Amino acid sequence: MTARLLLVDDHALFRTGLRLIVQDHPSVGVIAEAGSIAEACALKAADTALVLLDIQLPGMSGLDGLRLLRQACPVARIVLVSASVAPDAIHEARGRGADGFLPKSANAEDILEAITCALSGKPCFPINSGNSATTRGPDTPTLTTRQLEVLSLLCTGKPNKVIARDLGLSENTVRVHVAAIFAQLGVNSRSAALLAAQRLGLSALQLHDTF
Amino acid sequence: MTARLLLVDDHALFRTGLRLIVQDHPSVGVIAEAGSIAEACALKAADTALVLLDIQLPGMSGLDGLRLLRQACPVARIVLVSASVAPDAIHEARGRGADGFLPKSANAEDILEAITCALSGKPCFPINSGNSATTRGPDTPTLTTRQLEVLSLLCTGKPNKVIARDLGLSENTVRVHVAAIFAQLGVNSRSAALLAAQRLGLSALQLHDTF
DNA sequence: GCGTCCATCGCACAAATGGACTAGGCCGCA
DNA sequence: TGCGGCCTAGTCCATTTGTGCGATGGACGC
Repeated sequence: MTARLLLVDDHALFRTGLRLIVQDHPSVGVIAEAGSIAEACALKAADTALVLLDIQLPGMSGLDGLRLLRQACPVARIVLVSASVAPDAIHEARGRGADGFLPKSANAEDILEAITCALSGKPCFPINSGNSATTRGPDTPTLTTRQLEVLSLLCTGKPNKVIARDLGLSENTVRVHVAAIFAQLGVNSRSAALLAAQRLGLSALQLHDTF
Repeated sequence: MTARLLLVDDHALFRTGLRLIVQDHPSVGVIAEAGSIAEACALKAADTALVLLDIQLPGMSGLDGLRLLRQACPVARIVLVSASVAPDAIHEARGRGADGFLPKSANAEDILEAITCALSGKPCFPINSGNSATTRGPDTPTLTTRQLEVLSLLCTGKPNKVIARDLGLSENTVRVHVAAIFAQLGVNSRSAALLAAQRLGLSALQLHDTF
C-alpha cells in the first residue's frame, strides 16, 4: 500500500530536496507539494496519509496552520519540520496535536524513519533520536523522567539554582539528579553532559506525554 | 571532467536535498558538505570547483564567510543561496565577489542551470539589479585568535586546567580569555558560552596557520 | 615616542560545581 | 510484609569556576 504524501514548505528548493529524499520510501506513493497552508488546504486531498509541514511559513505559523490542515486532512498524520530543536517548539507541536517533529538538522535516514514511524501510527518526536534515528541503541543511557527534566534544563545552560526554581525543587535535589545524569552519561561536568545529551539527542526531550 | 562541489548549510536536511538535486548534473563529481563556514574551511578542499553557500548561517553571515571561504578555496566559484530575494542582498553578494546567487525559491532546474553557468565561469545572478549600500551587522562578535582557540577547546567540555595544558598557558591566562569570551558572547557560564558558540557556528572553528 | 590593544600571569574572593555520605517518603513487586 | 528503586533533602568538603584587580611585555599605528 502506498501512502499519499503532502509536503508543505514555502521554498521550492527545500520541497524538491525533501521529495527526492522521501520518494524512495517504500510506503510512499504520490507526493504532492504546497507552498503555503492555504495552498495545501486547497488541494482538498482528503486521502492524504502524511503531511510534512514546515513550522516556519510566511504569514501563518505552521503551528496555527496545523489546526487548519487537520480540518482539511482529517485522517492525515502531520509531522512538523522545523529549523529549531527548541524543547518549547517540540512541546508546543505535541500539545497542538502534531504526530511528529523533525528538525531540519535531521538527515535522510532520520526522515525516512520518521515517515515509517508516523505512517505506522506512532507519534514520532525526538526522544532518542539524534544523528542516529529513533532506534534506541544498546548503549543508550536510561534516564528517569526527573533526570530528563533536569537534563533538558541543564542543556539550556541554566545553573542548578535556576533549575531548582523552575522545577520547584531544592538545589540539593537538583544536584543529586545532575550527579546521576553524569554517571549515566559517563561525564563529570555540565558542559560534557550537554555535549553528550546533544550527541544522544536527549537535549530536546519533552516529557509531557499526555497521550 | 567532473567538478568537486561543496555544500555549506547548517541544515543537514537541506544539504541532503541539495545534494540529491545537484548530483545528477553531468559536470558534478564529488560532493562535500559542511554545516558551517568553519567546517567548510576545515575541509581544506583546495580543489573544490564550486561552493553553494547558504547566506544565512548561524552567527557568521554567509557574506562574511564568503571572504574566509575564498581564502580556503581560492579557485572555487562561490554561489550564494538565500531564502531572500531582496535586491540588496543580491547586490551585496555581487559586491563581495560572489559568483552567483540562488534564491531558495528556485526549483531544481534553476539550480542545475546556475551550476552550469557558474562552472563555465559566468557570474550567475537573478535579473534583479539593486542599488543600495552595504549594511554590516553589528551583532557579529569579534573574537581574537587566542579567544577562538580557547573557545574551541571550551566547546569540547574541557575544564580550564586542561585547556591551559593543551595550549601551553597558565590557567590564569585561560581564565582571562574565558572571561573575555563570555563578555563578547553575553553569557556568564561555560555551558551558555558553548550553546552560544554552537548557535554562532564558532565551535568547530579551526585556526591552523593557513590563514 | 606615545597610546592602544592583545597576550600573558599573578593574587584574591565569592559563587557554583562535583562528589560522598545519610535519611525519610512513596510506590511497585515478590 | 519486606525489598528495591526513585524522589526528595540535608550536610560536608574539595575543586572549579566566575570575577574582580593589577602588572609586564610585545605589536602596531599615529
